[in-house]
Amino acid sequence: MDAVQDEAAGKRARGLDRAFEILDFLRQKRQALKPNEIAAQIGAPRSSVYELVNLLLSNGILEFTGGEGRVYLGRKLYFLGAAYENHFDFTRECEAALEQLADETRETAQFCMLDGNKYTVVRMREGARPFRISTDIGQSVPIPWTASGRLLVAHLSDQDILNFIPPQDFRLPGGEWLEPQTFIAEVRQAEREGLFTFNSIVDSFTHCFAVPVRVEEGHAAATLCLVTPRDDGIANRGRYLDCLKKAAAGLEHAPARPRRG
Amino acid sequence: MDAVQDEAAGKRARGLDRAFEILDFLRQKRQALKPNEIAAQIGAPRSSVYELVNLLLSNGILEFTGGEGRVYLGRKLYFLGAAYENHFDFTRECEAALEQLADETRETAQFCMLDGNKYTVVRMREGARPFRISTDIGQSVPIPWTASGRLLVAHLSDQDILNFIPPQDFRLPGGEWLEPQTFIAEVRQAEREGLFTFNSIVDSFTHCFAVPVRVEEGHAAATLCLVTPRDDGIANRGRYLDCLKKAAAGLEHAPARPRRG
DNA sequence: ATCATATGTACAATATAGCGGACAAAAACA
DNA sequence: TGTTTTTGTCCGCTATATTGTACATATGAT
Repeated sequence: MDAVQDEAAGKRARGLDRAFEILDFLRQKRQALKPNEIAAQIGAPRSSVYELVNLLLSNGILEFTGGEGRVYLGRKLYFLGAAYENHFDFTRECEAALEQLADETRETAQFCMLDGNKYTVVRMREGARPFRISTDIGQSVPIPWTASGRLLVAHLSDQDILNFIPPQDFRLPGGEWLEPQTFIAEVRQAEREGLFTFNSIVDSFTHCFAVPVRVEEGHAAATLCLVTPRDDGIANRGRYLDCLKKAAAGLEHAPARPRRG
Repeated sequence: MDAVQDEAAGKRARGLDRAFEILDFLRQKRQALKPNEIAAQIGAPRSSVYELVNLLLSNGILEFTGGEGRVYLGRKLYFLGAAYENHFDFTRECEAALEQLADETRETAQFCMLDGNKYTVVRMREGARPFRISTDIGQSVPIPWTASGRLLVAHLSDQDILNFIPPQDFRLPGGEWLEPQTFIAEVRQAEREGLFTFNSIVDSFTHCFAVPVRVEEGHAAATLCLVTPRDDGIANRGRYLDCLKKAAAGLEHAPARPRRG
């Protein structure tokens, strides 16, 4: 429920937490690293990291790759992730929805979810424009920086939102401070309207459209987004939103469902 | 390196190992389970399992699903697995190879790897026959039961093979005992010939073809397989093997390579 | 050559994680 | 109704996992 980890300083960390901290760090870096580098960059004791890395290696959770004793995420994680994907079988419908969006709008279409208390792009279909707009799949981005973020936390109470999002994430990439109350007001607006659009605050040339993909309980488990050049986005606003809503409706008809093994 | 886990009885298990034992168990079961059920079925102390499950839940490694407090693999694992897949980008080429095999042979084609000390089908393309032959993706199968198994351990010494494969895995599904020395002889034969084929020992009506997908170091990191009805397989043996070798060669030209993030 | 840094290993101290067992509520069953 | 099984929580004991420190080697800078 909550995302505590380094509650207080000076305490011993639990092996499990450290282990997943290492895995998350490698995912974020997206490259193989030496145990030493990992220890230094996540601020963990070297001896602990060496011990954990060796444990994870022997379990297939990590693998040697890139030489020089560097390690990266291992095959076992792929298998576990595939099992998740197979259970909550959103992949097929998701690709179809992105395909449809790309066809209809020629813009970059994304399927986004929360990863813990961050936002992340799970799948993407690049647009057909000469200058394509794209982002990195799987990178963790502060929730307040994104249009989708407004929708993905809309099921929480105001207080829960503030508890959920790390305070420093309200500091925007340009350095400006986004007042949490302003953000919450936008969340409530997005909730009422069932959509959120704005000129991206991560860059200066894109406009973002986001609509929720709702599950039975009614909250947004994911979002479908379009990322467009500002002028195109504003010119085609109505049509793009219609496309998004249609695609999202298609996804909701075939919601994440268990599948026989 | 080694696959020790429950080396001796009466010892305390390490949290990390227990945790991944739980994850693997859920993957194998392919369904959400209550912590209590998990504890009972993997033979772990209930209090430990409850503690670990709660930890994993709070990390997003496990998720509540299926009601009644049942848990299954979580979204975080999907993200980590996707990062692995993105780094070792075999997916695209792999799908292409399977597509090609399915087109050329109309038989069920599989891409297989080791998962720890078991064999597993990573990706599959079902054949175009009226009665399709298929297996479950991601299920762990004893290495000696499969044609691919002969190739996947061929880089090990005889002794390492015996250390690597759990002794009980030489007990075939029908109950017969496969003499390890016989298995090793078949491994060496497969290594020399660069292929292995046999009438499946898992069922009574299929013939299996396997060829290695080699990486730089020269050992088989994976295999490509065809699973065919026995008569068809024997009738088309030469052609099928040619198709497999061609597809494997295509995969090796684009070996698992890191990709810029 | 000397010094500094990066990398991996070894080990002992102690905070604590894993475990067994007690307890209780709920569900299943008779 | 009473009885048994299932499920989840709580708590104290102690084996041990985490950690700081020291050591060893390789690499690079001056």
